[in-house]
Amino acid sequence: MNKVIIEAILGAVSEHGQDDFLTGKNLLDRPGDLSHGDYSTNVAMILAPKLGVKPVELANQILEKLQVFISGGSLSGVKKVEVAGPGFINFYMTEEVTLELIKEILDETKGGSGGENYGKSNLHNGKKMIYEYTDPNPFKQFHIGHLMSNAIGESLARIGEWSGGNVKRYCYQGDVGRHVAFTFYGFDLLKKEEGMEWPSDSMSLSDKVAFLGKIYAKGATHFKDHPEDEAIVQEINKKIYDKSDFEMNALYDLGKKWSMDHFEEIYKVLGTKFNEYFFESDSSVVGLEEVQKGIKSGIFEESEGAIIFKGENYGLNTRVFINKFGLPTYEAKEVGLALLKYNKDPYDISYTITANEQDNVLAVSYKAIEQIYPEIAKKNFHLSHGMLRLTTGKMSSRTGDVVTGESMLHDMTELALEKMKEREIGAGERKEIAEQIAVAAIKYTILRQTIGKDIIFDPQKSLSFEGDSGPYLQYSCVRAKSVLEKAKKQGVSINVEDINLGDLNNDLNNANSPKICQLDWAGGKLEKMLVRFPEVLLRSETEHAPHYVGQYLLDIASEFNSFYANTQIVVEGDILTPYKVLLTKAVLTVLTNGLNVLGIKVPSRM
RNA sequence: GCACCCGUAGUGAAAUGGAUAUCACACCAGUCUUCGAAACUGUUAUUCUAGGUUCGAAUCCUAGCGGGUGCACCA
Repeated sequence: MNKVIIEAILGAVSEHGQDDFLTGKNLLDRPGDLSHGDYSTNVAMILAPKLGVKPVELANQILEKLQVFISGGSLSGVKKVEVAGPGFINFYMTEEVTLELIKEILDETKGGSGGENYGKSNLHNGKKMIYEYTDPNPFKQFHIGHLMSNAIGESLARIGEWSGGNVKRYCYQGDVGRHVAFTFYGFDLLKKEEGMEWPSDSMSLSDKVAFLGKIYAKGATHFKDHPEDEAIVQEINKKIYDKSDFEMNALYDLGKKWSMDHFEEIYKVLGTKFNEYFFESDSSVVGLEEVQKGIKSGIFEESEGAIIFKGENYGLNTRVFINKFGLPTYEAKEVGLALLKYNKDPYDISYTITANEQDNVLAVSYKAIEQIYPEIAKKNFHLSHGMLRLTTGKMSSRTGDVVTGESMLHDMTELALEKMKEREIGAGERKEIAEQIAVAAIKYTILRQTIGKDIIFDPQKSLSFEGDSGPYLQYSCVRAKSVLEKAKKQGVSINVEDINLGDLNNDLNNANSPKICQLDWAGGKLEKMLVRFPEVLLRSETEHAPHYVGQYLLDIASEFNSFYANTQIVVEGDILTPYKVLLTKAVLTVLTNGLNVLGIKVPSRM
C-alpha cells in the first residue's frame, strides 16, 4: 500500500527535479494521531525551502496532482488527501482497505496471516539469533534485578521469533569466582562462631537457598571489616577453580544444584525455557587459554603481575583479564564465553542482555574479542537495560539488602488472590491464575518503559493492578472472551466472508438503537489501530524496544474498553451484532498476541 | 578528576526532527437490573537553564546546573 503512495508522491513532485535530494528520505509517515489520516508526507515542507516557496503553497500544488491521480484511478485505496498544519499532506484510506486488513487478523486458516500468526513477519527469516539474559549466579540470590533482565530478555527473544528468527535462549551463570569463595569463607566463620551445620537433605529447597544467602552475606560483610583475610579468600577461590579440596567439592556440588533447582522453579513461573546453560567454570578455562595465547600475539600484556588489555588505546578502560594469582577475571571469561557459544552452535547474531552498569566492562571485553576473533565479535551485541533500584538506594546482596524475585512473586500473587476472593474458582486454578496476574504486573511494569532507564521500585507500595498495568490488559482480554462466549451461546454467526462494506453501511443506516449508531466500524478508530500491530512489532524489533508493544496494547485495550462501555456488543436480533463480535475477536487476537510477545499469559478468567 | 547515560504535570512514564506534547496514578465529580466496575465518563496540571542548527526542537549541537553508573586484579 505505502509503496503505491510513495510513488504517487514522487510522481507529483517530479517536475521540480529534486529526485536526488529526495532519495533516501523518509517520505511517508504513520501519524500518531489518527485524525491526521492513515499516512502523511512532509515532502512539501522539506522541498519548499529548496525551491524558495511557502510549504503550504507547494503542498497545495502537490495536492492537486494527487487528486488527479485519485480520480484517474492510479491511487486506488486512497479515499481522500488533504493539506494540513504547516504543510503536511495527509492520506485517508478507504473503508474497504481497512476492512480487508481486519479480515486478515481473523484469517485463521492454516498458514494464514491471522489468528495466532497475526503480527508475524519474515524480517529475520531463519536467521540464527542468540539471546543471553537473566544470568543469576549460583550461591547468590535471584533478586529483582534478575527479574528485570529476564522480562526484557524474554520479550526481546520473542520479538525476534515473531520476526522470523530461529531463536535460542541462553543463560550464563557465575558458578566460580569470588562470590563463591565468600560463601565458603562465610560458612567457615559461622561454623566456628555458632557451630552452624550444612543443611540436611530433608530441608526444603527454599530453606536451603536461604542458608546459602546467609553464609554468603556473612562472608562478604565480615571480609569488609577484615581485609587482612584476603589470602584466605584467595585460597578458597583457588580451591574452587582447581577442585583440589575433596570436602569442599561435595558441598559445592550440593549448593550449586540447590541454586539451579531454585532458579528453574522461578523460570517456570516466569515462562522462560532456556535452550542452553553456560557456566563460568567452563568459560574461565577457555578464556584463560585465549588470553594466554593473546599475550604472545601482543593483544594482552603483563602489568604489575597481572595480564591486562590496554583498552585506553581504543578510548576504553584498561582492565585486568588475568589477576596476579593467575585466575581469569570476568573480562577473560567473557572472551571464553563468546567462543563457547559460537562453537556450540554458530549463529548469525548474538545478544547479551545485562544491566548498564556493565557497559564499560563489556565494551572492553568485546574490544579484546575483536582483536582475537573479529568474525565472531562482529556478530555480538550488548543490549543494556537500566537498573531496578529500591527507594532506599542500591541493592546489595552483601548486606542482605535485597528484594528476592521469589518474595516479590509471592507478595504479588497474594495481592492477586485478595482481588480474586469473590470469584468462584477452584483452589488449584485460582493459584495458577493469581501467579499469571502477578507475573503480568511485574513484567508490564518493566516493559512499558524504554529498557535503558532505571526503575525506582518502592517495595512498600505494591505494583499496580489498575490503569496502565499488566492486569488491566489481561482483564480486557477476559472481558472480550466473555463477550465472545455470550455470542457463541446465542448462536451468532461469525463468518468473516459474510461481512462486506455495502451491507455494513446499510445496516448502520437501518439500525434503530441510538447507541449502536455510535459504534466504530470499518474505518473507525479501533479498526485503524488494530491493523497497525504488525508495524509496531517491526519497530520493536529493529529498535530492540519492547515498550512500543506495551504502549500500543494499552491504547488498544483502552479503546476497546470505551467501545465496550458505550455499546452493547451482543444484542439479540441486532443486524450489526456479527460485525461487532468479529471486531471483538480481532481485539482479543491482537491483545493476546501482543501479550505473548511480552511474555505475559492471558488467563481464561480472573 | 575522566568516560558514558539521564533531567518531561504532584508522582511514574511515552513521544521515526513534525501538527493541539500523550498515558497512567493521585485529586475532585459522576456511572453497576445490561456482555465481568481489575472498568467507563468528565475536570486540573508538564518539556532543568542559556545560546545555536532547522521551514519546524522534549528530541540534534555547545555551555552551565542537577542526578545515576563505571573507572586495575568482584561480576
